Amino acid sequence: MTLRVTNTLTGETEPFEPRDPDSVLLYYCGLTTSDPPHLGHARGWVHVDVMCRWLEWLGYDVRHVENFTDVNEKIVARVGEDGDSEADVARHYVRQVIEDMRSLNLDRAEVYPRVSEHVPEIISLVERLVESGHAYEANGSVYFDVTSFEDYGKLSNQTVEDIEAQGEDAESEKRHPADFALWKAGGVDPDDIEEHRHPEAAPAEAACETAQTWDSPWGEGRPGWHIECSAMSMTHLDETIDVHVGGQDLVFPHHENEVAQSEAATGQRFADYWLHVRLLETSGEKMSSSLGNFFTVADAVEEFGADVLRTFLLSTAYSSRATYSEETIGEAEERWDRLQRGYERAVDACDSVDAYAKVTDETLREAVDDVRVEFEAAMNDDFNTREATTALLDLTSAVNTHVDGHDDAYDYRGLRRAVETFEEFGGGILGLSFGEVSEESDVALAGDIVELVLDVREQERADGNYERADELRDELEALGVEVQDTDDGPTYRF
RNA sequence: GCCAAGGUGGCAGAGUCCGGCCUAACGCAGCGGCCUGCAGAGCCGCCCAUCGCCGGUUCAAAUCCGGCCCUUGGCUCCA
Repeated sequence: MTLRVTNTLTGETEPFEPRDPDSVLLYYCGLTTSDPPHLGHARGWVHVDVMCRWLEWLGYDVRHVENFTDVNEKIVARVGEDGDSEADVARHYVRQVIEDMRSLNLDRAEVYPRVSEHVPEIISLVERLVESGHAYEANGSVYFDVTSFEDYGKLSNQTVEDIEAQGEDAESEKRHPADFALWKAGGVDPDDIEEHRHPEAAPAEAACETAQTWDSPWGEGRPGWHIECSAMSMTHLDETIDVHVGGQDLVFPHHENEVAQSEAATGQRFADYWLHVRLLETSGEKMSSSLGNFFTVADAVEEFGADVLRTFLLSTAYSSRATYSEETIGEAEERWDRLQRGYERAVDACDSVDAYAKVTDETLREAVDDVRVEFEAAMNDDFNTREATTALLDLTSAVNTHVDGHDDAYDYRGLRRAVETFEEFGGGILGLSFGEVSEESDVALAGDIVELVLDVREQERADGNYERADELRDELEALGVEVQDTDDGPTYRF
């Protein structure tokens, strides 16, 4: 069974075959560090994280690069709020992004390159384009000449004529309306940041004075938006890479322009597979900073925790859109709880002495094997994380049925295999925290105290003081401890 | 207008590439039963879908073809 992915370039789901059969070069278009990251960004991160984990599981050595756009008008617009200069504001948000990523249990990318640190590479790429006749200078700015690149439009399936019909900037120094800036002369114009400014930000004039500029063969200026990704992808990976991932809102113009400028410069394919993460929506429209309908990653982690969030973000495949609502996040919460209970139940059953009874439950063993096959098939089918999660939910059912039906005499090997599957797939691939129960001493102490309270409660129950027993249970619940009475006495979880 | 992706039960969402095991998965919500002092969890069972509309191809279509309606995203701020 081999991995198949949906490639925007061809519009088809095709077998995944990296250039080097042992490794994968993957670039993810990261964000512009001008706002706190929201759940929509987190959806992209988590899916890319799972893609990388799965590629590694398949045996590939994955080189994952994810950029930060730290030079941008929108960042300048924040000067005075989150920093005293463009560079300062960018640093502030880079730190925030890294922190948010960590809180979501993401594996780190190999490199997080920043635009501000790659200006020499950007300049030399622009020079290459000018020299080869694909770009031209005008008043200190440099533009890419779309008519010089025959395949322009192949990613977004448009033609230069289509695009020309849409554009209408009259004052332009560009030769063609679809031409785009590789290098922009001068600093930042206060008019350009006006629409992004918050009332409490510094005055536009003052903010623009802090904008970074660099010397170039065309005079002082700033890099254009699209060229950075080409330069950084080539610098940290190669001129041709295997996978380029990004949000679907980037297909045009950003990715289209990346393809054009990169391929025009090198004469080679820029990326073989273009994967686009569909957007997170809330009440019928996409979640975005500019629409202001977002939930920040930090707030969401605080409120729901990383596991619920990951379960939610993975509850539809990356290639399908997702809906955020109280209901959908609530469902994710229930799913994660169910998975976790199933896992804990399997672990507890394995730990019980009766697990050594010689019991073999073929139904359980077959179910576990089926789950493994289903999970693998789901992931290989264009990283279908929803189906993969469903397989794990089936595993939970199998464990519950077995434990319920074999009171005390368990199939140790079957359960062990189930536990391993939860850890390997749920933990290792989906990044959920199975088996990572904290051993910290304060947690252990809290556990001891809970048991003490439960002992008291058992006494009250034995004496028939149910009212008091229920009070204790309610109070524990208020503290975040869930109590369950079972045949073998009470159990609890935090 | 142009490009792209979608329209499946109360919600959410697989399945559509490669037509038949789809009398449509998993989960949430709801109902009944077992268990329980009660609750929760779990288990068993039930409820809710002629798969946007109309035609066509076929022995057979949610799945293929054509037309139409609607929604969402992009069309130089955007994951």
